[in-house]
Amino acid sequence: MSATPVAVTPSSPKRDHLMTTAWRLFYRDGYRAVGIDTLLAEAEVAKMTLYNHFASKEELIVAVLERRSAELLASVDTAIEVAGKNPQKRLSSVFDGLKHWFQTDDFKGCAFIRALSEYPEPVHPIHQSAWSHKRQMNARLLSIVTPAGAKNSAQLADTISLLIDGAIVAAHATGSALSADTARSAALSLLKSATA
Amino acid sequence: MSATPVAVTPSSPKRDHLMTTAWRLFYRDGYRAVGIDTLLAEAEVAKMTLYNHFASKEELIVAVLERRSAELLASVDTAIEVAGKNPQKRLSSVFDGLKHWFQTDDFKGCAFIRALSEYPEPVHPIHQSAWSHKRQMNARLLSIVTPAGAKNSAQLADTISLLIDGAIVAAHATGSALSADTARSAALSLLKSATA
DNA sequence: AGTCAAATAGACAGATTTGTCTATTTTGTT
DNA sequence: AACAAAATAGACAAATCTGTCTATTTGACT
Repeated sequence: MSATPVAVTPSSPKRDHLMTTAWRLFYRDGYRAVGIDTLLAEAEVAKMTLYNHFASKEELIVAVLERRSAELLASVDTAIEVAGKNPQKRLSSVFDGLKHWFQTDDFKGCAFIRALSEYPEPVHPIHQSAWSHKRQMNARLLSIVTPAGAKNSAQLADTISLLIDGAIVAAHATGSALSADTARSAALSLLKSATA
Repeated sequence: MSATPVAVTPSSPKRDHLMTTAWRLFYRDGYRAVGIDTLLAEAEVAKMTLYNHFASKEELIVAVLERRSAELLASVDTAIEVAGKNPQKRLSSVFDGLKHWFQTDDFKGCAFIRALSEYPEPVHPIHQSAWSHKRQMNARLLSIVTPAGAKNSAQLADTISLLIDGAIVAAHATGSALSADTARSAALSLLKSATA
């Protein structure tokens, strides 16, 4: 047996720092809007350091999205677990997290929806990476509603996914966090109908 | 009394043609991704013609979005009217239109959500123009569910808006039109609950 | 101290960005 | 045919874009 399995991408302080800064700027202003030079100036990192760690800007964006996805999924997993075993409470905790997020100062919508939007071609790696996150989020919802005994649980999870994405877009557009409550009410109502 | 009231923006063949080409390219590739020169080459129009009709690229984008919004709202109004007076049928017709749209070859999601995504700052004119469309669409939904006697009809219309936007994003990401049916089922189910 | 990899500054390429300006030609209307 | 408005080509500015290359310096480990 070998030692701990190798990480896919070797971790490095500079690489991490670049990704952190890149995330901040991309999320704040947009992927195409932020140029490499701006990022490098903000991160105080040399250009060759970036291109030694990432083959291209595109690859950097994908890396940033995947890290963000992992963080987000972990945070949702934790919230669900903390909420206990009751399916309604578990589901509601997802919308609690959503609402809290909407109220943060630097909230600018969903980085993945915005990535889909800026790279609209479905075959594009960034597009695919973004959707991959949404599919994984859907899996979490399914793991909530299936044990609740909901009939057609897959469709219910899909519906809740629609509500969540719609709520994020609405919150971004309006600056209001109310859409989280709207989506929560609908989700709980649909769950109730599906378990009746 | 004067003759017919003046149009806010004088109609012109060149202006129209520019907007048509701009719409096609912006929707296909993205607002930031399409440069002025690309647009002019595709439209076979001189640069000064563009800048005689529009003060800036930003103004052109807003004009394109507003025209598209007017077209879309008119098409929804027609669909609702054709569907008759029954609220369920009216609501369902909206999702028929959605599904049909998802199946078109050049479908690339919602131009307005994508505009919100590319111009994430809420004070930005493009951002505001995009959200203005969503509010007007919400008004149509409200005009469907209110006469149905739904309690809390405003919240119901909001919820259906969330479902629609979520469905558009999902259809764009997956290339599947199934999200239209998922959203329709949920919308009808919620309408039923609200009128029980 | 010596070695080797990593990070640095900075020039450079070549293309592209939005927008302005001029001088000419086309078009539509009396 | 004469006039005026609209559209044209094309140069130009000044900035920005991603990515490459070189030569030098830094930092860590033995």
